[in-house]
Amino acid sequence: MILSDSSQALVLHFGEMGSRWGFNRTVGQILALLTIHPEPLNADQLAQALHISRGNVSMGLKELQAWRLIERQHQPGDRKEYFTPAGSIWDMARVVFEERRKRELDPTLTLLRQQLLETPQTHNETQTQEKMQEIYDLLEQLNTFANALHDMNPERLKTLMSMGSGVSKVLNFGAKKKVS
Amino acid sequence: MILSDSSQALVLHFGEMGSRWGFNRTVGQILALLTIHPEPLNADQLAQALHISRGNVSMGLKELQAWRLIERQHQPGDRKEYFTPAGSIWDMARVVFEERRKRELDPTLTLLRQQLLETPQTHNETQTQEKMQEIYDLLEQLNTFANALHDMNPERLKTLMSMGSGVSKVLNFGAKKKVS
DNA sequence: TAATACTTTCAGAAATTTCTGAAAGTATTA
DNA sequence: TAATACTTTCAGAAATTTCTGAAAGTATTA
Repeated sequence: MILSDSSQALVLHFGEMGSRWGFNRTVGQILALLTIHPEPLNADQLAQALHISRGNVSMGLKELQAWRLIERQHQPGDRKEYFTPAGSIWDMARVVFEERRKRELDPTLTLLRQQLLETPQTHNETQTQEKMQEIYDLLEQLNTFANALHDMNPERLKTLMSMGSGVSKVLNFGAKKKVS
Repeated sequence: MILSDSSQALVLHFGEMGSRWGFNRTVGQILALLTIHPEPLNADQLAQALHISRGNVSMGLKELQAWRLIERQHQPGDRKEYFTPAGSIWDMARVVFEERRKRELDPTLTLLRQQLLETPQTHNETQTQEKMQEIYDLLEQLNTFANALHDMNPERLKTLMSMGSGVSKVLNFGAKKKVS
């Protein structure tokens, strides 16, 4: 397995971006390679192509399966396990989006909800709670919005995204309609 | 400077979440403390309250200023520099959102644009380019959408978010309108 | 100008994350 | 059942990130 310059560049880049997107370098590289490679790949092929140890590949694949981004496949007559992306690019984006929503918003919402149940004992604590309420309201609304996006079917989502700046206009109309 | 249990909990939590949101533990803690504390704080107060070194506070403050999340202030008759959040909670969310869009999408869009300019030499490379085009289209649309959100004024954004699941309905209307 | 009161920098230490590769585990074939 | 062909686990090594605190830098006051 030898990668073209172009594939190589993409794989390395996804490795670097991995940590920004929620996984580590190796996981990013494995995901990129499985995504652009037309055929399913096995763990040995991945280790060889990416120059990483067999054990590391195993851990990376485990994580990508936990994210539900890749799937195991068996090739007839071959005892090895092969892997492919679990869906289209759009499906993968939705999975990453939802997982990140969970990791980045849910824990904080839970904490704030707890803190807001406490009865403030001093003037200072009252002020603190007011700030927390503000943060809570913001995150709660972000969360609702993210869920609304996530619950759309891919087609509608695609349409929405492709509207680009037209979104603002449409939303404005919607808002007025809602208010009136 | 002694923190209430409630403030303490929030500060520690923001420290833990920091890395998910794009900064490190200390930076997260400093931001949380400045946000919920009603008065501006100086570097010594932050170091003491968070039990971290003075140098670390200095680096954290520098980073938060680079993000434009906090501002320096001077108290009359005091030589120390004091810090407060640079805007409302909503302003801060917008800044973080935009910064993350830049860091998480722009570099990949740039790379893909470059790769797509190359002329594929083999059948394999053609297939790879097709995949890259798919990824590019998705990220490009995500990017346009993120920009549309970002360019809205906070009021409209707030209205939109508060519509919750109603968003889907309104967007659907918009989509139909666009298509017809 | 010198002394004072602050802030910033940065080399190395500490903490954390990632990775390797040998050993253990599992499933298939002979 | 034993041998073979794979996969997973995990202790410790390597790499990376974060943090400390002393030294250097800067601005204000005497």
